[in-house]
Amino acid sequence: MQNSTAVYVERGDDAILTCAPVADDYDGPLSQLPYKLTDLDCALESVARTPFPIAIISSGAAGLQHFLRDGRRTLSTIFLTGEVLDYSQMRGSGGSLCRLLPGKARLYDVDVIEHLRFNNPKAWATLMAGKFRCCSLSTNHSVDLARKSAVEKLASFIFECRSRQAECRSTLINLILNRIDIADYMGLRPETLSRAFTKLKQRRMIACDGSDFIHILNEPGLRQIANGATNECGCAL
Amino acid sequence: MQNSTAVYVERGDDAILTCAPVADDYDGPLSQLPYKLTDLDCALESVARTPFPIAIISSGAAGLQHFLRDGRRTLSTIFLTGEVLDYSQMRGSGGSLCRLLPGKARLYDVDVIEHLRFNNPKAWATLMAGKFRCCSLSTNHSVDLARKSAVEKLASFIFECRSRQAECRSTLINLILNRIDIADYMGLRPETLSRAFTKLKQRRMIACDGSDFIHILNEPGLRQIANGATNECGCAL
DNA sequence: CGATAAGTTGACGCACATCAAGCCTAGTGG
DNA sequence: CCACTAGGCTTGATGTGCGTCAACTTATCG
Repeated sequence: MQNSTAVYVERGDDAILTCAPVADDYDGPLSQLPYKLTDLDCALESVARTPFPIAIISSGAAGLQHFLRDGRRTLSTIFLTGEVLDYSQMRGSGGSLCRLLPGKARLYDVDVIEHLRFNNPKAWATLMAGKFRCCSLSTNHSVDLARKSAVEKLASFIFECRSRQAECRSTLINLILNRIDIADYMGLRPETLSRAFTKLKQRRMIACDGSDFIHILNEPGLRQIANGATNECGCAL
Repeated sequence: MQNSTAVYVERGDDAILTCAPVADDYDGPLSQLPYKLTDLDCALESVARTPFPIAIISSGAAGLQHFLRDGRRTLSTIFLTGEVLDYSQMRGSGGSLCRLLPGKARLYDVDVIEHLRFNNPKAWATLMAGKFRCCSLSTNHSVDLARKSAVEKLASFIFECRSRQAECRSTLINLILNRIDIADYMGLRPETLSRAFTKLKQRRMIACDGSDFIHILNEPGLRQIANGATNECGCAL
C-alpha cells in the first residue's frame, strides 16, 4: 500500500499549484487517516454514489466527460495521480466520471472527512487546497480552449502535464493520456492533434521516441508558442 | 445600502447552482457581518492586493481577463451581481481582474473571514459554496468552449446568463455584458457572435428589441441547440 | 495469421477569423 | 438647432485552420 499526499509547490514560470505523490514514509496531514484502497473503476463508482464523495488518485487517471446530443465528447476535467477527486461540486454539471487509465484510488469515508473539519485543520486544509487547485486548473484550461490554435493548445497541454507531475523541471514529459483523450480534453480532433505533434517535431520543439514520453528540445520556444506569441518566433503557426 | 446573500437553488433542466440577490431584510448567514461597500474599481484593486481577498458583487460585473502575447484576449471567469469573488486561488493564473460593468462590491476584512471559519459555520458554508460554485461554472464553461459551434455557444451563454440571474424561469433575459465581453468569454470574435445572434433570430429562437434584453421564443429548441443537437431540429447550424 | 484498435497522413469542404465598410446611438461643440 | 465625431454593433467579401472522411501503418492479442 502506498502512502501519498498532496504537496503544493509554487512554481516559477507559471506559478501553478502542483500536487506531487510523496514517499511511503511521508507523515503528512492526510497520511494518518483511515482509507480504503480500491480499483479505480470501483472508486469512481462509489464516488459518484456517496453523498460526500472524496477520493485521492493513487495511480492511473480519471476524467469528467460530457457528451453533446450528437455524440461529441469533451473531457472537462482530468484527475491525475496524487490529485484530489471531489465529485460533490460536479454533480450538477451533467458530466460523468470515467477511468482514463487503469489504477487505484484511496477512498475516504464521509464521517472521516466531516470529522476532519474541526478536529484536524491541517488535513482539512490539504483537502481544500486540492479542491481549489482543481478550480485554478479549470480557469487555466478555459484560457487554453478559448482562443488558442491547435499547436498552441498542444504546447499548453505539454506544460500542464509537466506541472502536474512530480518532476517539474524535467524536459522528459509523460503525456499520460492517449491521443483521443488529449484531443477531447483540448477541444480538438485526434487527427488535428496528430498534425500539431508533427508541426512541433518539424520545428524542433519536441521529440517523440514512440513511447508515451516526449522530450522538450526548445523549452523557451515551446513556452512562447503556448503563450500565443505567433510572430515572435519569426514563423507563422 | 443593499443586503444580499448567496442563495443556492437546484434547477430542473441543467441543475446548476445559482446564486440570487435577496431582499434587504433577509437575515441570512452573511448579512450580520461587517463589510465595506465600495466602488467596483476600488474593490477589484484591493481584492488583488489583500492576502485573503473576498468580495461580493453588489451591482455591476467583473471578470478575470487573460492576454496572449499577440494581444488575443480571453475572459476566463465572470463575476455577476450577488456572486462571491475570491481572488486567492486565481492569483497564479496569470489573469487580471477587470471591471466589465460599473457597480459596487462588499469587501470583507481578512480577520472577519478568518474568524468565520470556526465561529460562524453557516456564514463560512455560504462563502465556501460561492467559491465552489465558481469551480462548477468553470467546468461547464470548458464544455461550452471545447467543441461547440458559435451558435451553440451563444445558446449556452443565454442559458448561463439566465441561471445566474434572479428570475430563473423568465424568458426575458438580460445578457448583462456587451458584445465584446461576451465574445471574449465564449472564445469568439464579435463579428462571429453578431452573426450567431442573427441566425438565432432568423430561426425564431430569440428576439431582440434593441436593448440589452433578449426574449426567448422557443426555449426547448434553444436548449437543444445549446446541447449540441444539430440534427434533431431538422436543420443544420 | 487475421482481427481489432490506436495513431498517422492526405484530400477536401466548411465554419470561423480577418479585413473592410456601413449603420446607429450618444456625446460634444459651434 | 445642426454638424461632427467616436464607439458599439452589424453586414459583406475573402482566406485559412480545423473538422471530416478515407486510406494506410503499426501494435497488440487470440
